Amino acid sequence: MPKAQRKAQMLEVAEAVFAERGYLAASMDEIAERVGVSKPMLYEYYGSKEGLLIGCVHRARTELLDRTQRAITGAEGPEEVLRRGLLAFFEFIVDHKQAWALLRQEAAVTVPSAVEEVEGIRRQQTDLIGAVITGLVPGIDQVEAEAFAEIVVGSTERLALWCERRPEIGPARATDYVVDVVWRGMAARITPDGG
Amino acid sequence: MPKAQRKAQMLEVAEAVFAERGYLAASMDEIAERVGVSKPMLYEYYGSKEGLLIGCVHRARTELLDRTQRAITGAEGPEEVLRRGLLAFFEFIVDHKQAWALLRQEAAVTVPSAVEEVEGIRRQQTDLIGAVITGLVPGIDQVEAEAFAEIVVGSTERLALWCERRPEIGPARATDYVVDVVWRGMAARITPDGG
DNA sequence: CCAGTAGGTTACTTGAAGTAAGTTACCTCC
DNA sequence: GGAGGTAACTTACTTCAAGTAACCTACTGG
Repeated sequence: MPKAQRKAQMLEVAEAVFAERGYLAASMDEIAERVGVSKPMLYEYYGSKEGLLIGCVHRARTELLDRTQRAITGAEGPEEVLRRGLLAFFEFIVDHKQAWALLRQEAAVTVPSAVEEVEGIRRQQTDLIGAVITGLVPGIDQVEAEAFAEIVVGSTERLALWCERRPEIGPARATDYVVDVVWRGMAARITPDGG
Repeated sequence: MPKAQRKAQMLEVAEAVFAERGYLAASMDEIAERVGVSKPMLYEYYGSKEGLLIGCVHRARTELLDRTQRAITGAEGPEEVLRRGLLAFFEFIVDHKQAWALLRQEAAVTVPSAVEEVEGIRRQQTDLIGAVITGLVPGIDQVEAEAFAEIVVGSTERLALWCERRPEIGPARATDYVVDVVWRGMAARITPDGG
């Protein structure tokens, strides 16, 4: 099997095993076995257990950014941007329960590099949102824009988890909550007329 | 040394070592050595490495709840409750940088039980906030109250982290941001006059 | 047919979690 | 005041998983 394909397959399996067992309890032997390959191959391609984890996180991160950006292009008006971005995120979660469990629970896990990588996902989202806000309200204080972005990301992440406990709340409704509460609060601050 | 005192000392040291090295890289041997005791004593009192971690988390959780509840008693009006609670949280973080790093980065780490314990902290906070909201607006939809509580907790947690990257933002200002954005957004929904 | 290399394996070392069995010293009760 | 029980502690081990060294195999180009 060609290297690229094997690497992709390893990420797939690793994501599943990490999500199932947790990072610590997951063993490289099990991952290797389920891939149908021997352990040194994992080390050949990813260097370490941590490297494999980071590979998983990185893959999820890339896809999330991709989907979010595609979702918000073409939106009309700030509320629409926020709404579409949020929806893309909530849908990403539904489609990638495994990856998401991994990100939230496992990746914050090891030595600094993995923490950095996960935190990088959130940074990526806050940067995107911060840029959108700054674009919409050019005169806004930079620190304030950052704070808003953090609030959006924090609310959203938490609501995503809450949705798992309450299956009747889907992406659409979760999006509504964030838009209704956070957007109105923000709008009241950044526009004279309250949004 | 009496058992209770030794146990407390172990938590103290463990928290520091976990925060310094990360949960994985922290070794029971090092913790034992820094406590000035041999490894089996740790196992005698906490059962496992994970048990020790959970002990740390539990301790932090208890203290956080304690401080928050003390902070909000005697507050006048809903906004004051929110404001005081938030301030208590942000101050807790400043006072407990180590514990906080542990909670956010490390505890979400291991087998399910630790995840549960950490998630329990957030549940504790959302329950408290949910109860406050329901108390303030008796007719509110229960699901909506929950969603608001999640939004408050998510925003706050994220802003706390953001504060670490921006030392010039202290607890007071972070509190302002959450109150200004989230409270106004909520108020617009739960009261007819928008605040 | 030979050589080089991509993709792979077996069998090992190392290091940390967890444990069994024993030791010290204090405190109590006859 | 000595026997005995128990709380606090240690040494010396086992086990299990991460990581590695050294070797193998089959295909491809000359």
